Amino acid sequence: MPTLKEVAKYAKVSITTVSRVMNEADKVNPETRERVQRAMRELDYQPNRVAQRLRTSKGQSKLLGLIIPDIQNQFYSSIVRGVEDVAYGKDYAVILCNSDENPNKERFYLDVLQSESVDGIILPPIHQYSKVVEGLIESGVPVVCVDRKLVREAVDTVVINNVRGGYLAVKHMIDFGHRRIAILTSSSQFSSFEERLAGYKNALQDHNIEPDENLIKEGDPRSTESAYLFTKELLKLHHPPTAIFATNNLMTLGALEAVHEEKLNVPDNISIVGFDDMPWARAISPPLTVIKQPGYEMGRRATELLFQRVEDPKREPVQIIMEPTLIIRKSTGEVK
Amino acid sequence: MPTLKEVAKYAKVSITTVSRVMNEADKVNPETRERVQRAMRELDYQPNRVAQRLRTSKGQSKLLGLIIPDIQNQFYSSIVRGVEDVAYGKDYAVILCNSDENPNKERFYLDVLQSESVDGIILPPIHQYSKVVEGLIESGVPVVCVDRKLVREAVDTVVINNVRGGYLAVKHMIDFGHRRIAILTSSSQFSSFEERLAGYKNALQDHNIEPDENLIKEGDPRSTESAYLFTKELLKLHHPPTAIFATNNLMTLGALEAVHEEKLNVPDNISIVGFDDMPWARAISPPLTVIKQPGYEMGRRATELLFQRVEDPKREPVQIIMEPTLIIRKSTGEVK
DNA sequence: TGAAAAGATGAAAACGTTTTACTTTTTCAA
DNA sequence: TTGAAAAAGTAAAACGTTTTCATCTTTTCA
Repeated sequence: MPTLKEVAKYAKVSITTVSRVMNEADKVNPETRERVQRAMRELDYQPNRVAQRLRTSKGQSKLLGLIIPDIQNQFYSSIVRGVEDVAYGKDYAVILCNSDENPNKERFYLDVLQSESVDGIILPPIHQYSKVVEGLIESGVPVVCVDRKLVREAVDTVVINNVRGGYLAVKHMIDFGHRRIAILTSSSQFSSFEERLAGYKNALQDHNIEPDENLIKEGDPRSTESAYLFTKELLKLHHPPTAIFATNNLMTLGALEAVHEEKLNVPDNISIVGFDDMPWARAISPPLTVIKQPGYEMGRRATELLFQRVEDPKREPVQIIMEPTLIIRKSTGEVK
Repeated sequence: MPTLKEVAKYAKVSITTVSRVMNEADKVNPETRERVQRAMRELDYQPNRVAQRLRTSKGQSKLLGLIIPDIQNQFYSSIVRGVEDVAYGKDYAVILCNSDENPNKERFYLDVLQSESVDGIILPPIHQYSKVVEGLIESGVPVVCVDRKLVREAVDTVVINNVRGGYLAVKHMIDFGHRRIAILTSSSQFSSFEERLAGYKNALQDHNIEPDENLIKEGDPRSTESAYLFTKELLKLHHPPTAIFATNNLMTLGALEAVHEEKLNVPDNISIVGFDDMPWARAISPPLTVIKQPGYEMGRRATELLFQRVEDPKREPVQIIMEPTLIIRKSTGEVK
């Protein structure tokens, strides 16, 4: 790969001039500029981003970091795609990291990203309190939280209104006459699930339904497995639920599998509302009623926020709260 | 962030010595080493990977590039996860790029990756002939092709036996008595789809079934849309097919949606075999019969190949061909 | 006419490492 | 006691940029 030096030699100017031509900064004589540009073309010069990054202090690295729990969760791949797309629009590349909700991995990647001097980092923080992330913010690295919040309010954040998402789902089932509504959710570690559960409880309360602890299942949101097992349990109950609310797309899959295995008809025997409108949701039979959260859009917004902060580090942090929507298909119906 | 210089000062040695302690290379006096290590701990020193990369020539950057068509295609997210996992095991981070099958984007990202001096690049090449990729290989950048081949044989490659995958799927349906079997595939641009189609034809031929051009639909494999439309068409045919083979997971979804919309019963009215064993395949009703390709494993193998090449650039290129498997569930049955 | 301003360019320092080439100190055989 | 070899350490160059500062021309205009 040719370097600045070689281009300079070829164009018979100093490397300073070549650099100037590239960065448009100071004026350089049109003739010289033309000559240099031809040299760059003819040598097929590509600036070395590593050297650029080493030299320039902040906000020029054209690289950003994205840490997500697991790319195999389609909700996160939507976010990733959103991030990628706006990054590409600004000639940025993104380093993608999977944390598996493991604080050590998160820590490791955070170190790596900082050491790569990325211009900024986007992540759903694993813990609502996080010394590491807070430290990062304090040390001036632009950070945007997406999907999950930090307790500290002074961070750019893009989340959805999870309470409302939970409420919408449950209200919809109540309107169909359901009273025994189960929820598959996660342990309270993650703000998003906690909030969805709160929405569930609010909806019940508003309709004078006493929550039944037996219908609240807190499992592992990272796989279909625990939802599958819980659903099996639920269906074996003396008074089984007539409706199930699964609070993410993996858990929805687990619930679906268990329900089908028990040869239950959806929605005649049991109604189901899922979270996340994945491509398969409309393709299956019956098409699935879901709470849709705009993952792709969240990724885009988060990245825009990040770029804004890179440009103006002093800007007041903002919190963007997006609205989930209920998409009614055929997996929910009148209670029999 | 503290630098080598500061550590050196703190430990009262030269920066060379600190560097030596880190890289284990030359011997340094145990006492000094201990002192330096304590200094690094106390200052919480993290080496600057950008500076490291600029200085060291090849194979030390701890960064690799991965270009895929689209992260929202779950098959590719499996690959990505496989790559990530083995990369993480070696303290590598990965830059992820989505090409959208667009040669210009591919080109752009290839330039970026080279300019970031990544240690190597993994990708399913968009074109079987690709000057850009070939140029890269020639210039000594380790490259591994995954999922799709290059015509040039001298590249490390990890693919599955697509011909066999196609054959397996179609043979399975023929065994159930189907004669009119449709295939949803892609234009012949991509080696993988071309091969799956070849497998389809082979199977028909082996069983003395004349291929019917009306049943061969070549569309866009990047979305569910075109498969949906084609399936609608197929079902309206005077002699509609009794079975459909969809050659990737997105197309499977499109087919499924169309079939359900026409209120056809699977497998009583129509049998379906999908490609890719996605998490939803077993959760839907009826559970889907599929050809499974080990995406995660392919990602792993590709990355291992890449690391081997980084360590030994002279190693002869190898081609790993993995075997697809037929997973029989309930979406296929006797022709009525 | 000539001093100041503007315009065009270049030399060299800096970013944080690794590596080369060199110097100092220690060891130990003769 | 000497001195050659081994061990331990350092100074400085290099990687490819950007940026600061300096220099040299040319233009402007009182």
